[in-house]
Amino acid sequence: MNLINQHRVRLLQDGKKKSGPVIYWMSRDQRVHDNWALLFAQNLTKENNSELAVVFNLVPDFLEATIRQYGFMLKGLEGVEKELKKYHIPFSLLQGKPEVAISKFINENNVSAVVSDFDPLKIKRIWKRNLSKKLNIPFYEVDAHNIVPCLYVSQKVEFGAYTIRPKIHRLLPEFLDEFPKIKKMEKNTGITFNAIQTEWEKIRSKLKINYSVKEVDWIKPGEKEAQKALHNFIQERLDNYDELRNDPTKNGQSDLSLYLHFGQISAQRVALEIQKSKNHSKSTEAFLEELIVRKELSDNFCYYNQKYDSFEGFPDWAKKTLNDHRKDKRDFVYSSKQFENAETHEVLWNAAQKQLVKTGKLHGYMRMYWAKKILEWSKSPEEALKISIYLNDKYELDGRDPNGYAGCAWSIGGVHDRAWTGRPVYGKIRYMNYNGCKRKFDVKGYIKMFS
DNA sequence: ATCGGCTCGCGCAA
DNA sequence: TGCGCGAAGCCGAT
Repeated sequence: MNLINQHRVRLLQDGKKKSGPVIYWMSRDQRVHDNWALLFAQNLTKENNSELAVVFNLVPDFLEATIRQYGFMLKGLEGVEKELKKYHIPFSLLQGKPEVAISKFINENNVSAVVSDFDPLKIKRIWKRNLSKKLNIPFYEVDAHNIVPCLYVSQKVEFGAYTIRPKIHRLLPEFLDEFPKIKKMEKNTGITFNAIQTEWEKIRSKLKINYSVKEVDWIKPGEKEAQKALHNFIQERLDNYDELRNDPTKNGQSDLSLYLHFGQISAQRVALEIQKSKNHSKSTEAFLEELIVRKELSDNFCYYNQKYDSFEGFPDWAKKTLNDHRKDKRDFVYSSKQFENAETHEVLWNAAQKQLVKTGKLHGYMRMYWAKKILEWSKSPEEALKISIYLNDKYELDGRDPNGYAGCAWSIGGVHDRAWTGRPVYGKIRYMNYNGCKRKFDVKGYIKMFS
């Protein structure tokens, strides 16, 4: 009966078994279909023939967040509410501190069990810990984001892609399976949830967030749009992925990372569809490597290295070499504001910053270059990391993602990388420069696109 | 165009 | 204990 691999599931907090509705506290995986956490919650309802509800908790004063990110997320959630209705599953949008808002909901509705999804970030773990303390019912966590569950594939910080890769590949046959379908719940069973009637527009306008970073219109939010984007990518761009993905002047990337970040599509669904496309090329291989290995490595980094957003989280060789070069003369030193306003001496870097600010998505290759230069032109590696994370989280639509933290740490702190020839400022951290860009793509064309 | 060296440390073979 | 090799590179020699 239970079709869900138990290695995806962890009991965060045990409690009294009782009857009453089961809730899925949706957080990282904001979709109805292909969602192991929702499926697990639905399975739990079968034991007592209980009802099922989905709640999402909005933290309304996430100060560094912007309407660009919240707007995208809220529109996606609006779709979730609509889609859930087809399955007779009520959806509630709660607001406030999770341990307050969710425990209130639990008490008011006599909830019998809580299910949430997995997230390696510190803040999410704190939320769960605080909620656990207030509960006396079972509280489960299901890894609905990774194909091979993060906690199962490895129990320690992995040193690089090459150390986690064999572990993932060994387990893929067990975990890369087809999803069961979500089932319709019984209608009108008597219990009515006092769900907040979701007035999306009103909620949108009353958040205590940054409204100055504007929403973007080149990508449409939501689970349905994500599916379209996936099929569009498979049909139009997968074949040339390997050749074009590192050229920021070409439309060669999948553009799925934003949907993946908000959980509007599942990585497992993407992998399954790519496999079904029967296109076993170098491109498929390269894409699956990024989708699976690199993404799971980021989760591993953030979960097992709680210093994932600070200098302290860098590997020893990198800390040593950066320390040795602390006093090196910098040719240019810019402040956070100067970086933010794209006011460096280098037109290429400024174009990258403008792409980030304008579109909410800096091209993958340029993201590396962009962060490397922040290291080169900041007064210290700590400052560089701080600036890159600040700008990434503020302007990237998928800011605050483990991929972002891992990316900044890779660029500035040698995380998951190796030592290279020493040079000023960088020490043995891998160096990238303008000439490399010139070798790889039409720099002038790129600059033209974003200035 | 292509190649080796740069340089560190993990994981595995022995 | 030794050895191969790694998330995206750079540079100079050929």
